[in-house]
Order: sequence, then C-alpha cells, then structure tokens
Amino acid sequence: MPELPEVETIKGDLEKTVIGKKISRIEIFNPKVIRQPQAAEFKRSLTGLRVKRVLRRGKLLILELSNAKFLTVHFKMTGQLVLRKQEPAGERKLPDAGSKKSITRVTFYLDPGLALDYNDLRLFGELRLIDDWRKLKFIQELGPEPFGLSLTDFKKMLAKKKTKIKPLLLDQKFIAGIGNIYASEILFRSKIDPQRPVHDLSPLEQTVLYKEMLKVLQSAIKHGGSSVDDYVRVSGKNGDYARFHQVYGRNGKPCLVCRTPIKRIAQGGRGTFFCSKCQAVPSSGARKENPR
DNA sequence: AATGGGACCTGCGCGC
DNA sequence: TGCGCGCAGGTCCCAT
Repeated sequence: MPELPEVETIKGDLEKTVIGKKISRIEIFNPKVIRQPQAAEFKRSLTGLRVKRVLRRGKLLILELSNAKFLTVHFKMTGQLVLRKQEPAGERKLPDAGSKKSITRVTFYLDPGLALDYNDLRLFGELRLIDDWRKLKFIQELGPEPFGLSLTDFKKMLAKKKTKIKPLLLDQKFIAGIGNIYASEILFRSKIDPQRPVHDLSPLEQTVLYKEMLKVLQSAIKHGGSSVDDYVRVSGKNGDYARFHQVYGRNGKPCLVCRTPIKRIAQGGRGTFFCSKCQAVPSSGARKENPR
C-alpha cells in the first residue's frame, strides 16, 4: 500500500531520525525479505555502516550508506519501517512481545539507543544491499516522477497510449509512484470515469487530470500519507490523509458531492472506486454512438 | 501493445 | 463456534 506519498513520508521521517546513525547490529527473523545478497552476507556487509542520505524513487525507499552502497526497501503491500528505543540490556524481548505473532522480519540496531524494525505481514517486501540502486531493472524501466513532469510531457505520454486511464495510472512504467488508492482518488477529483480509454480524454480533461494528480499527491504527503490497512509512519503513528479520501473503500456509500452510491468495479484484478454520476462520460456531439 | 491470469503471502470478514 | 472461501493489492512472469 505504501504509494508515493507514504514512501515520501517515511523518507522525511527517517531524515529527521536516522541520518548519521551507525548500524551496530542486525537481527534477521525471516530471511525471505532479504532479496540480495544472502542474509548472512547482508548482515555482515551492513553492520558498522552509517546512514548518509535517504532517497525515494517511485515507491522505492533508498538509504545511502557511508561506504557509498545502498540499502533499498520496497514495501509492496504490508511493509513498515518503525523506529523505537532500544531496550536497556537485560530487558530485551522479542519484537511485538505480547501480541500473538511478530511481523518484525528484520531489526536494525542503530547507535546510539535506537532500533529500526522492518515489519511485513505478508512478506512481499524486498530489502536489498546493492552497489547502485539506479541499475535495478525495475528502476531503469520506471516512468517519470509526477513532480517535475511538465504538462506538455504528460500529454505527450498520454498520446501514445491506448489503455484505460485507471490501469495506466497504476502502470509504474508510465508514471512512477501511483497505486490503487491514489489512482481512484485522482480520477474522482478529475471527474473522469476510470474506464475511459486514454485517447478519449479531451485536452482539458488531460490538463485537469495532471493538476489533480499533483494536488492529491502533494496534499497526501502534507498529511503524512493514508493509513488504510497496514501503513504507519516511522513513529508508528497513522498517516492522516485517509480522512480526505472521497471514493477509495467507500463502496455503496453516498458520494460526498452528489449522494449517488459509490461504485466498486474490478479493473485488472484490482478494485476501482468511483461515482458514476460525478465521473460520467461527458456527452459530446463529436462522440460516435456506442450502443449497449 | 494490451489484457488476463497466476504467483508470491497472511489475516480478516463473510456465509453456512 | 468453526470451517472454507474470497479478498486485499505491488510487482513479476507467462499466455493470448
């Protein structure tokens, strides 16, 4: 679930807390999330390094280390990074002691006195220690960041596509960082039906889409992201943007603009939420009739 | 090129 | 109360 605004929030939280800190020790509770190199070498190579910088590209979080290598974190659906105080010696417990099952997969002990837990219920997340994050195949194929993309370029990109708009917004090769929550929210605010083919969008609609995309992402970052399922900030606290959601997860509830019940449909196996009235396909004399 | 499905995982909420 | 099932969605991979 962490999408661009959530990863950007985590980045900001880490910048305030772990820059310059030394990784003194690492505990790996489930090596499945360590994708590169093997867990033992991951642990050995990382121990003793300091965190130099924190970066983000799309939904990927990148920690630049003091030896110029990089620790990358892809949270996929249920990954979390949570910072806590390291328990004084003798009082150490297993992570999440008290709850039935720990979802802490890796703990990074940071001198002085801190512990950064990588939690991941579903184990889809990926941690890597690599020489250069820019060489990751996934990164090389990634589309542009929404911020820093001009309207002109955005329109040029749209012109080449024949897909429906919602799946296209989710396509990381098209544009980086948008996931299922923000795709629905952006389209609602743009008053565009998620099922519309891209080549059908008027120039005005494309402009509106571009502006709403930036507005929604910016606002979500400002409010610390959306905590709908598992996402939490580095402090363990929820992000605050979910209360601004207009359609996501509001299946059957009245549209906040027109009271029409919000619809949920499946697109590419994923849920899409929208208001069939606010996001109706505009009637146009130029539109050829399309019976059924 | 676009689209659809399965795979990876686990907990939750549902119907019976 | 308990069981089985579908669902959640980021990304990769294969098939059509």
